[in-house]
Amino acid sequence: MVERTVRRKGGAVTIHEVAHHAGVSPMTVSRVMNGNANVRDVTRELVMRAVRELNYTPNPAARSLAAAQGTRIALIYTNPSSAYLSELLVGALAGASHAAAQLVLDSWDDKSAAAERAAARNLAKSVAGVILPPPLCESRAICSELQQAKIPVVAIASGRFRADLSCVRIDDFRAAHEMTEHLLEHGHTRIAFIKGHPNQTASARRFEGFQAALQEAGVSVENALVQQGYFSYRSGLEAAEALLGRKRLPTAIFASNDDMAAAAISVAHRRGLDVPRDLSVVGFDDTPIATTVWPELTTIRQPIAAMAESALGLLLRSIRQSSASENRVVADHVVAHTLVKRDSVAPPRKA
Amino acid sequence: MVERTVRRKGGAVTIHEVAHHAGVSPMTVSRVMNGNANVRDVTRELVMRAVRELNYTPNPAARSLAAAQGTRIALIYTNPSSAYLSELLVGALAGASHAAAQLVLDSWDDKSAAAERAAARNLAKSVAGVILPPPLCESRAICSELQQAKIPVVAIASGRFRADLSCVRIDDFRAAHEMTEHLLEHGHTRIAFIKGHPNQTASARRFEGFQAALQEAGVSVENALVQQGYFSYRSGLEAAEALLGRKRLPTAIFASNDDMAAAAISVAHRRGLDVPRDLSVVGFDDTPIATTVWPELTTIRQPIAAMAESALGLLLRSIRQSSASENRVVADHVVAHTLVKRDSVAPPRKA
DNA sequence: CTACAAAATGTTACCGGTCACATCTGCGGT
DNA sequence: ACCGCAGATGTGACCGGTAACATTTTGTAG
Repeated sequence: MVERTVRRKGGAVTIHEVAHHAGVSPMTVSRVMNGNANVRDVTRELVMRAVRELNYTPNPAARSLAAAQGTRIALIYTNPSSAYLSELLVGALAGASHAAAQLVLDSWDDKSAAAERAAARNLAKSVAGVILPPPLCESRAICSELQQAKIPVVAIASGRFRADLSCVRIDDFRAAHEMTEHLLEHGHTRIAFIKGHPNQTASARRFEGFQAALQEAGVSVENALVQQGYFSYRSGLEAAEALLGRKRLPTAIFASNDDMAAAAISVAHRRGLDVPRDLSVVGFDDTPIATTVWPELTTIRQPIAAMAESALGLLLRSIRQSSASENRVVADHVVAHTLVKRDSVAPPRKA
Repeated sequence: MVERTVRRKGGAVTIHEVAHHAGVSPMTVSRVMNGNANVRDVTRELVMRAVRELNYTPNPAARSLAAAQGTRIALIYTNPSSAYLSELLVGALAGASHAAAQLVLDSWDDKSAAAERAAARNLAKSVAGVILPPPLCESRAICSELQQAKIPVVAIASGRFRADLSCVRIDDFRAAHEMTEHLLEHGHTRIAFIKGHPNQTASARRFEGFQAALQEAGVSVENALVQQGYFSYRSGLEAAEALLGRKRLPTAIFASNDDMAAAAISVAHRRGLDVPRDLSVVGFDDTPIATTVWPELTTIRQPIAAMAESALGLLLRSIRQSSASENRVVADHVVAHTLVKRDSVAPPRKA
């Protein structure tokens, strides 16, 4: 009675069943599934319906085997915060399993430009595409090498938009602008700023957004209230120490990321200042530390997971296209950020 | 001149080339690659050499297609710390790409036991194996459902060893024991302990290790110096507050994880205590917060990434075996932890 | 030394798609 | 009407492995 179920897995619907159901050949179904070959709209609709009814999902193994187009995509990183990394991975993995791509990971710490070139060239041989989170996406060496190998690349959150590189990011300028307005609305005018690491373009964008908002409100930017930081907790400690050691204290501190904001809170506490009554503190990124410290930080949420997923989608589309036509398009996705209001902001003391 | 390179990718070595090189049939090579069919040692060696010389790697797509044995393995989690999650993912992904398995992720937050059962049953239909990190691995509902579906499961860091479930973990008891000895060696005798969340078996193990080390040293455990915590920063704050609000202060605090240890440091600072001069503080897990706070925490490092990778390996082996024979074996891997000495421990003040 | 079971190896078909190419439409030009 | 061309669809072969079965070799008992 068993027909030919010998080597077949569970309920997996195959392309042949769909084809039969739709009354067309498997090849036509394949064409429809892969977007755009020459298929008549009527036929396409027919196939789509069959796909929907049977709940068909192409078998990734068969697909990549037949197409000889391994869908391995690499995600390389250098010592990011673990929070950032985990969100990145969750997002990328979601995208990968959705599209049945295989994700490979690589950590490239402390490489010289030459080493980066070599690694990139090497990588190019084994994967079909690369996702480049910061700060790697700022490396000219890697990008050029990868592009020379004609491998699609999508950068994440590269501050500056480059005409030759697809990118998924938030609008750092506008986000910082909004956050500054938020502080201004509470009545703050003596707002200190802790800058981010100078090797990341996003840092500059955030500072520009801060400056612009202040200028628009007619508030002058006091140079002494701007400190250089490097995104680390330690650097935040030093910057805050400098800021709160002055005679005229600021009423608010805008740190370029959450780690430095948390450090600022810690320094404030040590100096007997209550947050937010005596000092408002805001951060950027909405990493876990934002909700770990007390009071919880008002911050900007970057949807990193969604960005990674989106990057993966872009990459896969780009891979399929490039295998078809020769021209590559660069995309620039700007995704929405969110201003998360929590407990670290209040009106200034003697407003 | 191009022979038949039409549909072939780059340099990918196929099983046929290896077979030809070794002078055997592809099937024999396949048998060798898959471990243990009946192959003569001489032949095996022959094949292995060819594999090495040609640097052959089986094509995962072809393999899973032919075997109709999709190697999708699921990793499900509930709101773990992002640090933990990212290490977990890095490790699992490393293992997956190494073995050419596909990893799928799922977050099961706030599910009732019934919902867990349903989700598990559902999951069982689409994946070949499951990795279960804490605290999910403590759920009877999930485990039983998955086992009923005959899906291999590997738990990570499930404190209690269960005869019916493979597990990769560290020896929490011994780790806590070592840490306690470390404090004793510095001359501490009034050592406070902040317990972990009672729903995790590892918490109990850590406390037991602490108690045992104290007893062996002839130091009595003072009940007032043991506080219940819940692994969160907040709970650590409260526990430390209780501990440091007493008249006779402890000279050291052993927190069951880093978050609570960091909280303890924060409380100490707020009370004007210098760490480690006035108070030593140690944590557990070596999460990023351990190196974020100042002073950096002495703690126990759990090689989570390695554990995840190992879990994946176990799982894949288990999957292949179970498809061959019917009996399933349960394994219990105990991996080595490390005592990481940093700056939060010093001899007690007036020793 | 033969016979025969068990072990080692080879053969064939097939997994589920996609490629190159063959075939079949419909349409306009002359 | 006829031809031709381009777009839409179908036809086999094939991607790189592995399950099942066929075949050969090996070990060994009679």
